[in-house]
This record gives sequence, C-alpha cells and structure tokens, in this order.
Amino acid sequence: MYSKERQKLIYRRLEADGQVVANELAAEFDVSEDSIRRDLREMAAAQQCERVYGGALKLDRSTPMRDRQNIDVAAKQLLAQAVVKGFSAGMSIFIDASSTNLEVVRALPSGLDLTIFTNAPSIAAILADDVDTNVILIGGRLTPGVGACVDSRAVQDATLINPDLYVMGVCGLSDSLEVTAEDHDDAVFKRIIAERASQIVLPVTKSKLGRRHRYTVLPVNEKIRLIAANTEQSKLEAYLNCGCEIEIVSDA
Amino acid sequence: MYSKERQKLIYRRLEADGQVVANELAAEFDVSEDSIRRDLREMAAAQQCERVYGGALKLDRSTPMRDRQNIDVAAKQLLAQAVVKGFSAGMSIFIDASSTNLEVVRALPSGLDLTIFTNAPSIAAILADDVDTNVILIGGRLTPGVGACVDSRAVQDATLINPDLYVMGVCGLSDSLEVTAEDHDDAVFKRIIAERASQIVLPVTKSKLGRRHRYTVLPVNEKIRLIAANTEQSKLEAYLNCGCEIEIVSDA
DNA sequence: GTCATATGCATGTTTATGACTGTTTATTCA
DNA sequence: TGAATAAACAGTCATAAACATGCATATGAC
Repeated sequence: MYSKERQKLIYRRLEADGQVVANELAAEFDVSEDSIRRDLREMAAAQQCERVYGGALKLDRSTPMRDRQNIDVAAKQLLAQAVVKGFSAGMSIFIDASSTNLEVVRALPSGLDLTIFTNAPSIAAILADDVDTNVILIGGRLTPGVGACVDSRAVQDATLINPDLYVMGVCGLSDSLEVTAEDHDDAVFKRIIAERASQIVLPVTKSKLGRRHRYTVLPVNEKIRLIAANTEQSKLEAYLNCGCEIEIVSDA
Repeated sequence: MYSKERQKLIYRRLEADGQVVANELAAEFDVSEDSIRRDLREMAAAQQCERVYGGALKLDRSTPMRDRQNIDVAAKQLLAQAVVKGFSAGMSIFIDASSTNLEVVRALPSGLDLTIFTNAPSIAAILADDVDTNVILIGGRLTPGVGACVDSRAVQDATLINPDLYVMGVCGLSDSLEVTAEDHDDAVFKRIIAERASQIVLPVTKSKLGRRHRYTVLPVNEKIRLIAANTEQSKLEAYLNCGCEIEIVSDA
C-alpha cells in the first residue's frame, strides 16, 4: 500500500464522515500514527482537509458568508481601518463581496462624498442609508457562495465603470504570486474590474496567504497595494519583488 | 471529540437557538465545564459569540436597523407569514424594499425553488446564501431613503422581467383608494413592476391605511390581494368595491 | 550499485484537559 | 435595602496524548 493510495482512502472517509481520527486510521491501515500524521499534514497543505488536534476535519469549501463573517473579526477590522485610510474625498471606489469588505464599509467615515460601486448586495445594504455616499449597484443573477452578481449581465455593466480604486475581496494569494478565486465567474469579474481600476487594494488576513484556488484572477503587480494583518515581514518578501506596495497592520 | 469540532457544533447551536448554557454543553459533549468555558472564551475572542454568565449568546452583528424597521415587528411578521403562504414552487416573485418585505424573505420556507427579483440590496443580502433560491438583482443607483435602485438603469432592466407575483412595499394606502409613495422614481418603478406582474400582494400594517403621499403608484384594482394586519373589517369596506381580494391577519 | 521515497522510532515540544485555587456574580431571603 | 449562598468564573498546575523533527532503515525503480 502506497501513501498516495492511503491518502485517497482517507479523503474518501473524510467526505463520508466529515472527520477522521489519527490513531484509528493508524490501526486500520496498520501503519504508525506518524505516517498518518504525515499524510494529514500533506493533505492539509494541499487543502484537502483541516488539521485538528487528534485527526482532521473535512474542509468546508463553501462556508456561507454568514459564517465566514464571524471568523477573525478583529483582524478584519484592523484591515478595514487601514483600507479606509486610503480613501479621499470624491473618490470612486469598487468594493466587492468579502467579509473583510463588510468591515471596510462599516468603518467608512462620513463626509467623504464617495461613489461606491459594488456587485454585492450585502455591501450595498450597509450603505443604503448613508446619504453622503453615492452607491451604484451592479445587478444580475446573484451567485450563491460568492454573494455577488458576477454573471454576464454584471460583466456588461462592469465594463462601463472606471473606479479610482478597487478594494478586492481576496480569496487566496498563492505562493506563485497570483490572486486566486474559487468561483470562475467571480474570477472573471474581478479581473475586469482590476483592469479598469487605477489602483487595487488587497486586504489579506494571514489565512489567505499561500492559498491557491482553482482560478487565477491576476498576478500580483505594481498596481496593487497589499495590506496584510498580523503577518511576518519574511512571509511577504516574495511579493515585494512583484513591485507591489506592502503594508503590515498588527494589533500587537 | 476535538475542541475545534466541538466549537463548530457549539456555533451551530448558537445560530439555531441564539444561546447556549455551559453546563448543558458539558453534559452533552461529556467534558468538564472548564473545557466548555475555554471553548466559549476562545469563541468570544474570535467574535463568534458573546459571553454571558452561565453560557453564551449569539452575536448579533447585523447593522443596527434604522428607524422604521424596528416598529411593529410582530405585525410585520404576521403579514410575512400570510404573504409566503401564497408562494408556490417554481414561482417568480418581485420583492421590493420595505421593512415588511425584510420579514417576508426571512420567513421564506426552503425548497420552493423560487426566482426572486429585487431592486433592494437588503432583500438580496438576506437571500444571498439561500442555495435553492434564484436571486436576480436589479442594479442601478441606490436611492437613499428608498433603499433600492429605482433610476433609469433599474427601470430599463425592470421592463425585461415578468414576475408571477409582486410583493409591493407599501408606503401608504390613501382614502381615495390609491397606493402612494414618497419618492417619485420609486413610484414610477413600482408602477412598472405592477403592470408587468400577474398578481400583486399588498401587505399593510394599520398605520399605512389612510396615508397619502406625494406620488400615486396605482389605484387599487382587481389584480391586488390586500393583506391587512390587526385591522377592523369596517375600515376596509371601501377597498372591496375596487374588486381586490382582502385578507385580515391578527395576532389576537 | 545509486537514488528517491516511505516508514518507524527516539527526541523534545506543544496541546487539550481535568483538578484545584481563590475570586466574582446572580439570586435568595430577611 | 443588604447579607448569605451557591453557581460560575479566571488562573494555575499536572498529565497524558498528540505533535514536529531528525535520523536510521527498508523498499523498489533505474
């Protein structure tokens, strides 16, 4: 029995049961727990499971936004503060769907007379009563899981706007220095806005670093300002070479 | 059982019940109360719950509802129940902005496979994670005070849809037997949807009766099904003559 | 043979947990 | 009102299990 084979079986078990226990697997496959742990470590690195003390859990790929909202809120608020600091009066800004961006619009100071473009109803809903913000909503079919309109209708409208700034909801920032997304249409839409915007802000929590999803939005480039929360400088060295600006915020 | 897994389950319980009790959880998971308290402490630190003496509460991180959204909630929920009772599988329904309609979408039963059209981000935001509901968002400039897109862009898109049902957010129902609205563009938009829809549902709280605003949407007619909360039959006699269907719901 | 990989074992470290301490809190009853 | 009381609390410690890591061995391909 080879380890790859074993990992496939573990993955099946995860899909079926939602969780696996390390010592049970060791007994079942008649290998040491160390080997099982090695498997789980590799699988976790390949985004096939979530490691926990004692075993592993099935990776919930489509965590609904309402759950994601409540993870790591402190870091997201920290990022939000840093993001809005870059806003100045009269700017037009595209803000798409992400739990971090919810905090961004909540942290929006009043009196800036901004024009906010968005394809995410959750973002627009927060701004609905904000009289001195001009909100332009991109419509279309709402894609569940993304929480925004990214269909052909939305794309059509997206090609008509030219925001000064794009606050991108980041799904993952891969080690190959690319911004990645889980949903195809979402990736396409993001790419269009990214091309049209004068500048791009990427607020990222630590968990987004090194995560590669199925679709690439764009490579990290000079147009991007990266804001990372609670991250070591060393982990970001690679991105500096892409020419992007980097800021680190920390609550410590 | 792992602490991570346990915390996820606790979080689910919180979402479902709104609160958890420490010693009950300890008994349920067969761990000491200390462990449960540790879990709750961690979850509170991650903004996943609010700690209280004896357990924890679900964290309400919805935007503070403004003004009218908090008044007469019981009546609105009553109306919402009556409205969704008229929904059947596969229907396409337009739901516009109103505090009553927020309750309507919250009361939406699952598994109906509906198509919901809306020009209100607050409505769409609630439905964003609902996988078996197809949400089509009408975009455009968001009109503050209305909380929906009612500009020329929105009107353009509105003329392309043909909903089976229109759940209208009612501003006022005048004694001259007309549906009225405060905002001009909102009134125009409502009239367009009302013309295109096969049927119209008008949920009204008592305070809406006899109220006339600046703009008339349309006269009460045969296409309209009026649902009134906590209202005397006598007050509605006049509307019956318009040929509309009338239902009275009451919590008494 | 060499090389790459997989495995088991020994190592020191980290983690989750229950038990114990004293303190804080809500409630009960005078 | 205020004192009495039991429950819930935070913090510390001990312990056993799980952990990462380095190293030696085994297996199979070339």
